[in-house]
Amino acid sequence: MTNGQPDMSAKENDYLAVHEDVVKRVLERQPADEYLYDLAELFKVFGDSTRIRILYALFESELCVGDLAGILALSPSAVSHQLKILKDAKLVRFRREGKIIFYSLDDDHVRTILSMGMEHVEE
Amino acid sequence: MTNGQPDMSAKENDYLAVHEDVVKRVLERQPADEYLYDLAELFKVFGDSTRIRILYALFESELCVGDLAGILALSPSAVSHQLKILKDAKLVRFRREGKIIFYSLDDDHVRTILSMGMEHVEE
DNA sequence: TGTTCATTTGAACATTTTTACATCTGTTCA
DNA sequence: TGAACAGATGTAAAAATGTTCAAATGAACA
Repeated sequence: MTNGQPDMSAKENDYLAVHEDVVKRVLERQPADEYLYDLAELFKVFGDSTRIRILYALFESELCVGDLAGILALSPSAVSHQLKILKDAKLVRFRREGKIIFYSLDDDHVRTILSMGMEHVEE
Repeated sequence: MTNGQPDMSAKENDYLAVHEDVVKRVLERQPADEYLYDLAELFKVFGDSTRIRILYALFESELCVGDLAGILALSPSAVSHQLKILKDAKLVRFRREGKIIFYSLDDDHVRTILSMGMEHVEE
């Protein structure tokens, strides 16, 4: 029988962390959970092919919902749902002209993020 | 009554595309669907807070599954499942040392993509 | 060889997410 | 005002995803 460390006392979880010192050090440097959560939420928005196609279409020009529906071969309703998600994530913005609402990419982060993704996929 | 374009003849879908010329022009410039699909798949991998936390932890140092489980307060099994997804997406790589397998970030794209996301979230 | 330990794998379950359909809002224009 | 139209929204059904639990793999070492 090993004589050392006999009691497992209270631990944060039941699983054995192999290198406690490493775990502790890394934990101290982690950003706030809320922050990481927001980041995941952002990428989740990019993580759908319909939304990616919308963003790529808007890459070319400002477009209204009807046009996007035509380009994606989807119902205006489906497009509108996805646009709402993109709007909430501040990835697109819009302006109204009479009955028609034109959507466009919100800022250059969007372009940059897409480009980075591209590079990784293309390798 | 407008005299022009009287017949709706055959269209790709049933929904009215408001500006046919614009639709056509944008469509011509869209990347292949398969490509956009891959891109969405990549971002989908980033779009989960557990995986984001794993990536951030690996940002600090190479880690084994047990350590990651400790850091995330998750079971090694759950961590392993997510690592498989990250491996398949070529976002992490690993090396074996005896019984232990150490994971690390695969390339600098990962860091860059995370940084871009950060900037958008922080604004 | 047989045991131990780190990790992986597979199946089941719960949750989230996407799509479709119907309905509603708000603007234009007769 | 009210008909027509662009777009938004709620919700239910369908599809995809994450976590857990149990069992399997595979390397190390007695």
